[in-house]
Amino acid sequence: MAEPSSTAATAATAATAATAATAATASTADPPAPVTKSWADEADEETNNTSTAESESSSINLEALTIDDKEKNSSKFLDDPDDSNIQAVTSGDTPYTSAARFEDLSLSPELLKGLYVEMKFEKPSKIQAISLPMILSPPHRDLIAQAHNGSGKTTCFVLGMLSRVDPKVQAPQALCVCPTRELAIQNVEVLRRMGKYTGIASECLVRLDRDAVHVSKRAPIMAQVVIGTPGTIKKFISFKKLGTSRLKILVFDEADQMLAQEGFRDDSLKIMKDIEKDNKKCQVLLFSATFNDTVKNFISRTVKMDHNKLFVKKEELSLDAVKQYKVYCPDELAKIDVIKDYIFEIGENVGQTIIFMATRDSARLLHQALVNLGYEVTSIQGSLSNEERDKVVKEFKDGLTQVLISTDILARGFDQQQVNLVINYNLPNKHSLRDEPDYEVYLHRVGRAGRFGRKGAVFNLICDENDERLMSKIENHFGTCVTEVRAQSVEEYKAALKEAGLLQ
DNA sequence: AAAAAAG
Repeated sequence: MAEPSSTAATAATAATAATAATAATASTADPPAPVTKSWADEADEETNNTSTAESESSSINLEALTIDDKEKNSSKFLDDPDDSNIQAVTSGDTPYTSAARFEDLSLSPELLKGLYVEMKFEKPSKIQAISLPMILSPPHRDLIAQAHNGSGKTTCFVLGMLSRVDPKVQAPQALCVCPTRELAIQNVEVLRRMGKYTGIASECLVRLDRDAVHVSKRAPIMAQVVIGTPGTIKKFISFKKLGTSRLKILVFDEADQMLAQEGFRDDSLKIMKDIEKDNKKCQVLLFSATFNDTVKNFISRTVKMDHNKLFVKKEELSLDAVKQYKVYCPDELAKIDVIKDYIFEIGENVGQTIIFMATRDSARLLHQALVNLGYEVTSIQGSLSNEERDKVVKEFKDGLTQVLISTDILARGFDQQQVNLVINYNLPNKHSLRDEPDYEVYLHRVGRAGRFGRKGAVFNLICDENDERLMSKIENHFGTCVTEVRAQSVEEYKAALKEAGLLQ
């Protein structure tokens, strides 16, 4: 199946390039849109306590956002009962109209062409329809936005950056901070594709190679959009190679991790403060699939008082499209047997697989063990060199490798549509508490499968009481049932994958 | 006890 890879998802796969191209040039009435897939962008009840931070906030329903659906009765978008559950809290009295079409967003023709021709998008996904008007219309309020994995968050902020930047001004006007090198590179690639016809320049600021020119000897950045990781961005700002005075928009991808105490909080706050020094009105966008209550609380005090926000209920985040299984293994060593004897036996035909590991060493060792047994697998973890990391990711994205062993370096944001199977070799747990799961990491790992609303499956390998405790806590937290697979025959696994919709 | 970035 020939499909565009590494794109943020929208509901628009079905569009052919031909019809999309016509739509890009003619802003006349669109043909009736096909039925939109439901993206499980869902409701939230938890936001009632967070809205106390701003007394003038008004909570609005999606129905209230739909003003002209009589005219666009072809669009089931905002009326779809499964799909009308994002909780939007807007600040002040600025009215926002959900964008049923990209044409509703006053985008430049060049940007529309990028969306239709290069990205082959047809119309905004749920989160895009709601968040883009908030991002793009004055007074450009800060935004905290949560949306389901694979629902098109990247497009929201990439489009926001491309749209707000003035291509005639040769200075950084949009900055995006990401937790990993891989995610920064992926986001830049999306931005370059989407902005292909705009003439907007971009620069990716990630850890430099040892033999690279030192920052102090570099020319200042002229590119309008800069995407990178915290350390390198801080470095460029402190060496005055990244000017902050012209920045109009600052994005934190995986914002909960970027602003978590145990994450990148210090770096992120430093970057925010550096920008504030000479720039009072830079719009801040915070995007993630997950915001636990602690970080949500901190974040709402970090952004400007009059921010907008979009939240999803945690029970609704667990992916209906991805079927979750648990496999009881007698001991740690038996996990390798489960992988080679069962999962590899049937996994070849179901697309690509990512195996998540707890540590760099265990990733390296499992890789070695499987290679010694004659299996073709690759692995990635933070102790590899830049070149090795880039090579492993590229090979996987190009479909040259089928099985990738990874630490949580790829747990968030990594977008490869052909990944249908995720193996949790270990369940993720909080670093301080061995018997407390890291629900956010679990959700992000699971979200590597089932991109774009596709089918997917997760096998959680379980071998002791602690694993069982973690598993049941995860089930409770997301309100989902994780089905047991007995590690006794290939047939059991086949049945599981059939049930998940991955096998006929 | 760890992963991530980066020093």
